[in-house]
Amino acid sequence: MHFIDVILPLPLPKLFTYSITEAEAGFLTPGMRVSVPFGKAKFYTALVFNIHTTEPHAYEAKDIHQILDNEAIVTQKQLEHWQWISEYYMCTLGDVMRAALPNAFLLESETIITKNTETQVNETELQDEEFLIFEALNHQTSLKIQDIVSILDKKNVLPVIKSMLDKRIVLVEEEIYEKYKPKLVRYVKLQTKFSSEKHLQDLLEDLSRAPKQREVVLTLFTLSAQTKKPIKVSELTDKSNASSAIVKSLIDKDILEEYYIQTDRIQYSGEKNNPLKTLNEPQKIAFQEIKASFEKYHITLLHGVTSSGKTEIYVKLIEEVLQQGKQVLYLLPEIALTTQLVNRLQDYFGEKVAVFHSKYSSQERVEVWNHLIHHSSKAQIILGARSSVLLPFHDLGLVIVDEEHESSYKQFDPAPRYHARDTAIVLAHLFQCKTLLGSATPSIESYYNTKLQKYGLVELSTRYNNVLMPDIELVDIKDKHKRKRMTGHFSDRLIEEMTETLKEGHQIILFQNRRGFSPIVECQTCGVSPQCPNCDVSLTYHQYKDQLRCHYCGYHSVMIKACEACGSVDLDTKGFGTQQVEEEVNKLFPNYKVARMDLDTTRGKYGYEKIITAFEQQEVDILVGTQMLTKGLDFRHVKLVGIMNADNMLNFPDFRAHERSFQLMLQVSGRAGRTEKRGKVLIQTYNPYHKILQQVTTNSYMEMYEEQMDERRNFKYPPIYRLIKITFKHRNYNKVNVAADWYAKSLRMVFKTDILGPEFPPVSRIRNQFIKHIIVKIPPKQSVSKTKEAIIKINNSFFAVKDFRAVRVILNVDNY
DNA sequence: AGCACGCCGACT
DNA sequence: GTCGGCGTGCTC
Repeated sequence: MHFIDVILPLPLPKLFTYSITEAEAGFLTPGMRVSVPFGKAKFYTALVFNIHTTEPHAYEAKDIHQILDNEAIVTQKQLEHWQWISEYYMCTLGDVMRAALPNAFLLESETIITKNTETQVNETELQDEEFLIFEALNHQTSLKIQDIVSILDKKNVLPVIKSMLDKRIVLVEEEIYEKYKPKLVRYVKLQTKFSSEKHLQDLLEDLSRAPKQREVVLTLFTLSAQTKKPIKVSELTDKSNASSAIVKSLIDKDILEEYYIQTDRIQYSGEKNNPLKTLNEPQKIAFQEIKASFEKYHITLLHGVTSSGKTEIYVKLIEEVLQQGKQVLYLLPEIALTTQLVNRLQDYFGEKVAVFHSKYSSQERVEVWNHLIHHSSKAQIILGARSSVLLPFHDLGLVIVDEEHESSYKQFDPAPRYHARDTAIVLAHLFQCKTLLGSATPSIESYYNTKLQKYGLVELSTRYNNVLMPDIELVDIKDKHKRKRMTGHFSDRLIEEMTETLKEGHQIILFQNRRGFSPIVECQTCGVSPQCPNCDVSLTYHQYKDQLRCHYCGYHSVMIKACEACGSVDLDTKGFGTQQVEEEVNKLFPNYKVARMDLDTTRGKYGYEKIITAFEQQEVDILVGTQMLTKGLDFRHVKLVGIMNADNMLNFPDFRAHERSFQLMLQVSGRAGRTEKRGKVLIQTYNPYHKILQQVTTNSYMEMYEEQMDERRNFKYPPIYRLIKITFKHRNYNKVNVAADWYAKSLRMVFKTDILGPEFPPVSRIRNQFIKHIIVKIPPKQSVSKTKEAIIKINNSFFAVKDFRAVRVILNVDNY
């Protein structure tokens, strides 16, 4: 008797046991995929977790359906890593599996309906719907569930199918299909019979009356003589100016022969590796300090000011690790993964660099995954965003987490709600290798860890080429308003500086924080503004489509002509986003080119790149944008950075608002004057005496850190205390309230203090679901794992209550 | 998660 | 009377 425990890609807490034959037991290893029947009729892709001979006693294990792999596609190390993630972030192994595996690895089964040819069907006895399906099957050999839904034009078609199955009119089967398809490229060559000069001559003779075809054969001949490589059909049609129809007719005539070669979807086309740049003095010192720090600590934080050349140091470290034949994981936040940086690394390391991020298709991800599983030389350096910590490394030698402070490293929805930085540190630990965290504005928790001597610390405080830090000036717009020195949202100072910068032929970046400052419509007569029907928010106005949109659920409608409450046509748009800034700039500087970079303008795979390139090429003078602007962009000609309004980020209701604002403003400022003369930064604010703004102008990280730490200590926040956020969601307002209260009461019985809430968030209803939060604060002396155990216990008894079972509960560990 | 079963209101 | 709404329970 042999059994396997498998992980199913579902949010179910347990592993499931299936029975296998002795031969299968000899073949299977943990990490291989099998397809298994689960529930009524569906097949799922499951991952073998372990193999054993203990028969389950409470039920009879089903047989597996089939084995899907010849070798493990998930390594033992990954399985260990996944277990840590599922325990630490309080989610199921299935959740982790779904996040880790490229979609194409998860085969799906689909119900296929075919005609039962063994039954003589009396058409007159069929009901209308049955007849429709029967008719359709006379034209098509098989139908999918979705096809029948559209034929019958109703949602629930299963009863009809079931009755037809009972009457033996149709057959039903589950078809499993592989989602990953290797990319095949079509090549052509001359049939071997024409390989000799003589035969070729004859052929050209024969084709003299088909000049187009003759031309193609000639081109093919010259091309293969030149390159000695296989010739792609696309290449041939390009070079000979022929259509693919002509090639096809040559193939039909047995003159050409077509064949296919499997290729990678992502290909690096560059030729040779450039030598590494030599480090300047400060970089050399930092490099040595990092190496020394690695002797003492597993993790080291590199605190280097913007454009101090951290990347060059990383490159040096990567090179050393590659020489030991080990792999490197280089993590970056999604938005910082620009072509600029990818190209730079590929210049040094060529095709050893593999890139991995969310804009890759599932198929492309499978290719990267396979390179790693097969220890291909193409995947020695993985340059990737958050999810690349879940890839199948086999011999990791170094992990680099750049822009370590970035909040986008934390996944919020769906589970697993992991933080890529912390998950990467655990990954490095599994491989017994070092982790380097890098940032110009380290997160408070990482800096705190250096103070606790958990991490080493290396400081790099000179900018590359000794460029000066930009000069940061605060502009009091309250005062400017009073003195009527404002034009729209622009102060006279900002306009002054902009005019001068443009005159000198330099570029400008204007930064407008997205959060909370989207334009809403308000009736001037009664003050009512249109609300989303599904969420508890005002709709925002999008000018380019003249639409009202909800940012939470995607609801949209055309812009209203009159107030829906009082009928007044006196409507006003309030708040201002990047769009308004762009318009105002257009009015102020009509002779200069303005571009905008935000979620709206960067949709699509290359939307982002287009804008960046245009700006780099100086086709654009002024770039208006959000957060996206802050990361990793190395613009040579930017002299002025304007922050339109610093207050909205400072006033954000979150314990990290101040830390985030500091980081954001310094990062944006860092875009100014990177190689030219000293850059200038103007920050417009209603409150120039705000401590954070003062600290930004003087670039005093330490001061900010100390002060924030005091606050965190006083108000019991991370990194002193740890947080777990518990979210409740349900359509029914009362149910959420009662459920959350019950939960909070149970928590308070165990923990007495340090339970916050339940409270409604600022947006208390999204997609017709009411939301309530509880926050559990874990004091430094309290065990984090014990706390989680207690929460799981409470959670279990919560779901034992019938009334609560429909309430969605989301556990979010380290929700910051 | 996905699906079946079962119970209840609103339509041909 | 049926269709379809969703609460409940279960999946090796």
